[in-house]
Amino acid sequence: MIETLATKTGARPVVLDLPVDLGSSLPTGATKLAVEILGRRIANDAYRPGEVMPTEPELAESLGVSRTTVRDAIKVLSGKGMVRTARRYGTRVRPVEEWNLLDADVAAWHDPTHPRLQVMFAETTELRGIIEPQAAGLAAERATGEQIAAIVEAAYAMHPQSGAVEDLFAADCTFHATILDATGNLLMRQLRPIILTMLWISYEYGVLAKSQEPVSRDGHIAVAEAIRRRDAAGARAEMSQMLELNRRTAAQTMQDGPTG
Amino acid sequence: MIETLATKTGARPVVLDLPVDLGSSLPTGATKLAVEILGRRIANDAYRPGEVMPTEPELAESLGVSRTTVRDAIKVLSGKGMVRTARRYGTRVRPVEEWNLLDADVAAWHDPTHPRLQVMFAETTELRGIIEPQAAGLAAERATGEQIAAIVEAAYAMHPQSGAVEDLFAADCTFHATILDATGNLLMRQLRPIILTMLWISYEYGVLAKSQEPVSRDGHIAVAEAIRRRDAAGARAEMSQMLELNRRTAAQTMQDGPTG
DNA sequence: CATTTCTTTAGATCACATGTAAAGGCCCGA
DNA sequence: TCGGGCCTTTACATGTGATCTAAAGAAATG
Repeated sequence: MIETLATKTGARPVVLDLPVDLGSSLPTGATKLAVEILGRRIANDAYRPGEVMPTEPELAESLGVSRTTVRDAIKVLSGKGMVRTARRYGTRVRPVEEWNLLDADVAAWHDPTHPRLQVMFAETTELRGIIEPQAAGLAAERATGEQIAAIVEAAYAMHPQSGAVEDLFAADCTFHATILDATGNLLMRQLRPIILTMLWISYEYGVLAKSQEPVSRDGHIAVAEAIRRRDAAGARAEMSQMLELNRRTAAQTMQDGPTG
Repeated sequence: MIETLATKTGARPVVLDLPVDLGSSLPTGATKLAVEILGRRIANDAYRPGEVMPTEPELAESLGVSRTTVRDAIKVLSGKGMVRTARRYGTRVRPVEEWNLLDADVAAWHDPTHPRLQVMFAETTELRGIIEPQAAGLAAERATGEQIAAIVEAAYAMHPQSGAVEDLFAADCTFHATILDATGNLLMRQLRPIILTMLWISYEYGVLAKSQEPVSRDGHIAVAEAIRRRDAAGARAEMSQMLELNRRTAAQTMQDGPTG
């Protein structure tokens, strides 16, 4: 059954594991698989917004699971804003604007070649350009000693030559996630999933592999050092600059498609 | 049963209806009520983080619904990051940091006197101070004619003397929501729920009732006019100023507690 | 005898099956 | 055009077995 389900999802192999918990909180087992299958289908336009999905018995039949499991799966998707259900109305895909795009799963379910993913990447980049510099500024003012240490360590750990891509990626995740945490603002923390997911996507696209690393590492270090010396304005400026550089590199690289 | 459930939720009467759909996408009927009851209990510390909630049969018994309904409700709460379930582990409340605080329900479930609500209000205000000025700037560059018209109309509609608080509130919601939409960035739109919810809370606290209206209206108009003349820098500055004023008024007012 | 480690068991959710209730469109007739 | 029955589809209820984990208990060890 695993093979069957894996085939049905069309899941590509996951290259990198996120070093931090995104709080996905999905169920495990059959329901999780059903959620992924249906989520991927919706994300990749197998069912389009406004369209009525097959009925519960039909989905149960075609997925080889019980109606209960289908219902549970649909409920999860409903919680992410992807579908709406009602009696006699059926289960319909909601317009993309209603989707919980900050959810890591929703982004990750898209095929790497899906145009929407690039749109989302661009929009995330725009949002990051607004949020992260200010977050770095707040972190410079409020970060605890431990947080500063973690940020600095992560920045210096980004040796492109020294290790595997996984280590770079882990350090990058820690860097950005810790800065968001260090603002002490829990709402900032809510942006972690989408930021880390986009980070993951950009790694999959090989953004970091294309000779950007030394510059990127210097940028990270500049931000970290500004935070260490409690220089809010400096942290903001350095983060801005780093993100702009990253944006340009990403825009160039993503045209070529994924390398993973 | 309605009475019973209403009593059990401890729900306070809702004073204002949001003029826009927050996309709550909660199920309707018994499950919705069960979600609200349990959600309110968790939000108001009836069950504390780390604590094990009653078992499914116990909750079904005490709520007067079936196990299925309880399970569905818990699944919704799980999707909002408020609880985690596992076999033998029980259903436990997750730490507040994991909660989906951008979710309108999570915020709205808090009792008006709950200290966390004031923290969330402060954090939302901080986030708004970062996001909304930039959003106004983007809106100035990208808004469609219709959106500009809606923003301008909403701003001028904020006549404090002319009508009921409901109308003011509706105009305020339209104003902020449309600006976020006008950025054309779907991720910005995801911030609508929490912003509108906090707007709602501030109205409940009577922030607008305390002689702030004329100034606030002028601020809204200034932003709207800047957007109309495609003055991004002006829109940013005016929005910044307006939010800062709002922040100060809110901080002062919320000490007195809700008026509704 | 105290302490650590291993094993067992109880208890809770998960997954599934199936049946009934209710609600919301759809169609037909007036 | 509008109103009232159908009929489809999800919502809710209940029962059963499987599975997993945390904690209690047993055994081995210092």
